[in-house]
Amino acid sequence: MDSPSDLFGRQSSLISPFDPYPNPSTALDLPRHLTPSGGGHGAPYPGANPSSQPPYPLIHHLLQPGGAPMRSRGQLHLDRYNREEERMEGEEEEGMGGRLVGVGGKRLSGALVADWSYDMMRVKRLRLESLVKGDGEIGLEEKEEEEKGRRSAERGNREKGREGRRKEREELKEQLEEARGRLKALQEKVWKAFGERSAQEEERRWSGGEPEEDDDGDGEMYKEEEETAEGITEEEVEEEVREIDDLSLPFIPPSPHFQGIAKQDQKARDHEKRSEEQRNVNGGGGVFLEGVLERAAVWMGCGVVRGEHVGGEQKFAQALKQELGSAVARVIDRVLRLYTQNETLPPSIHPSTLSPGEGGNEGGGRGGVWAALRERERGRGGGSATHDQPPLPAPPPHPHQEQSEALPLITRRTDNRRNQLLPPNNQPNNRTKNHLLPPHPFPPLCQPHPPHHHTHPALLPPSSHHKDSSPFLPPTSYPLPISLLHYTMQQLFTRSLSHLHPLHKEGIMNSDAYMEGNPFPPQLTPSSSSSSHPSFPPFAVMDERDGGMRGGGRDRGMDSGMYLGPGSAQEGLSPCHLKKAKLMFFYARYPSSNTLKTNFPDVKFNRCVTSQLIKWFSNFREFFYIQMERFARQAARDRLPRDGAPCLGRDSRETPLRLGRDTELYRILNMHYNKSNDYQVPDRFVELAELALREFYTAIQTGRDSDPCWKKSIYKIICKLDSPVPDSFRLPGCPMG
DNA sequence: TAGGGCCCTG
DNA sequence: CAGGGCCCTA
Repeated sequence: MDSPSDLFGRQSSLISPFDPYPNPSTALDLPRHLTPSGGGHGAPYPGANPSSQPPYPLIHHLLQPGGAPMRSRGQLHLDRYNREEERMEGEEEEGMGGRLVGVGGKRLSGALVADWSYDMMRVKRLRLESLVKGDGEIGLEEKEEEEKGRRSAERGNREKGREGRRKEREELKEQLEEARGRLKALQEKVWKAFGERSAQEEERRWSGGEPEEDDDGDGEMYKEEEETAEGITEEEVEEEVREIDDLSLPFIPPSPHFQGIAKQDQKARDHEKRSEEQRNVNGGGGVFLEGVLERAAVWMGCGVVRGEHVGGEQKFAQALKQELGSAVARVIDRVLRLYTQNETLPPSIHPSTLSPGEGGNEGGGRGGVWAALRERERGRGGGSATHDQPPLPAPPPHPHQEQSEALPLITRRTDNRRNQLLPPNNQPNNRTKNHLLPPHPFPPLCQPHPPHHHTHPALLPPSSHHKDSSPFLPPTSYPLPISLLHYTMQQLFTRSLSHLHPLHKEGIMNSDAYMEGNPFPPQLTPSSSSSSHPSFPPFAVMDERDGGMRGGGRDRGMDSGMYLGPGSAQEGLSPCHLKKAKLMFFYARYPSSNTLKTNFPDVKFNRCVTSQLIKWFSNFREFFYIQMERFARQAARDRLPRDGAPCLGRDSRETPLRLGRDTELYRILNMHYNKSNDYQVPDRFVELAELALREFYTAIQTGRDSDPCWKKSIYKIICKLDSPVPDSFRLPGCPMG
């Protein structure tokens, strides 16, 4: 888990903010890595090589609100000053024939030299600060020039005695002091915000001795920050400026705080004292920055303030994502509560389990679904050593226990079972859809499909074919958080869409996870259990006029997993309704609206639902006729019996084709209308299909197919051959054959 | 004119 | 499987 403090701490461990980058190319290249986009906030530093100007958009964003006034005055003046200085330097370079500034100039008085030297340092510092806040760009060449200029000024060989210049310096001094004060206040705010956020961790850092990950001087930085808040002496300014110059750190602002970073290796502070000071800071500071972006900015800002520019953007992005993620997780939880309170969601996704207690996603915003997703992603990607836990052959928990753990499991760190379910790079490619299903304590009333369809046999318990034997997914196939979230959102969407167009709902419900083989449709509620429904006898005797009742062992009368009981007819159609409609097609190719209403008692019919059902049957017919024509044409072309359909021989006058149950055409039809193959195709349908095939064949043989309306006659024949739909279809749920 | 069906397309 | 266009019919 990437807590903010973790991010903070890791920054210093991953980043070497004090790398002096003695190699100019390194110093130039590194900042560009920070902002691949190039950045370009503000005007380039005057005189600097644009290609070597590392932008600092992050600190710019961080400091701009509070530092805007400072920039509005001091920054502009400094820019002007810098430009003036550049101009002067250029002039002097022309005169001197070299780049060194002030070398060989008029001698100044000692006091003036010292004053100028001091001013130069302060101006430099201010310039660097301004760069960080505003343009945030500085080049190494510029840095070198500055260093040379400083040395030359210290030697007093430069003539800088003009009166106007002096006035300007004084003016700049005042501005500098003002800017310093504002910077100090801003830094206090930033650090207070940070300290308030992670006071405990910082306390641990300070008082617990060595930092956990970063032993490169975080504490020193804090110390330096406190010094900043307390105020600094001019000697420190000088010293720090000198240090940063020596370190050739062109991008480290020379403020006392920034410079403290650079000298952290040289100072050994008393940890107890720091702890006290930190406590004071934390205690006295209010929360200055609230909100996701602000906090993320603070984290990043801290990193930048500490000179950790390398990878700063990534850290910022991480922080941002983390906060956004936690916010989204909180929203999800709240929405779940709003939508599912006192409702009959499967317990596995009930809000109480989604966010156990208030500690889940509330407040901290570090747990919850989103955190689980992050955890999972982390674990999936190979994960760290701490997350790589061997798969546990632990016995599956009780279903209720599992469901109660379903979401606490999410909020936990990497979970054993999760690893077991999803070993990194060891997942079965054809992970069945059942993996996407949430745990459910209630048996899916929809008959699970035979293993050979979508579910690996190993994933189905041997008893899965028996209605009273809890045909659940094996515990090892319990869902993953991502799936659970998906399922949860589907639930929410389904509920939200319950007032919308059923056709639209269907589009959602037709999503992969809810199609074939999903025993947990969105509409499923515990009360829909067949055994609990008064009008739904679990051992209902089916009407077996034509088909049905197949594999006598299966005494389950109804595949009702998708259905609510009467009185709670649902709006819209479920995938199981589709399945049932397909089975109905075995009997009725052209069902009337009344027939549909009769056989879908658990559906609240309206115009849209009726139209959808009619459309379904239209599609069924289309597929049916397409197959008939296809095989008829094939037979006519070959003039041979196809796919095992025996030629009727000589005594067959005009119908050489037969449709046996062992033919390819039959297999295709059965696969389409009875995909799970758990319903015995009625003989009457086979006969009808055979008749249709013959009609198509003869029409093709006789050349009637040249008529654009040649199929209509066949349609007329077929539509008259509808059979009565068995009574078993009048009950809610899918009839079992 | 609304409902239903076919056809085509995505 | 859904959507839309077109046609037919009661």
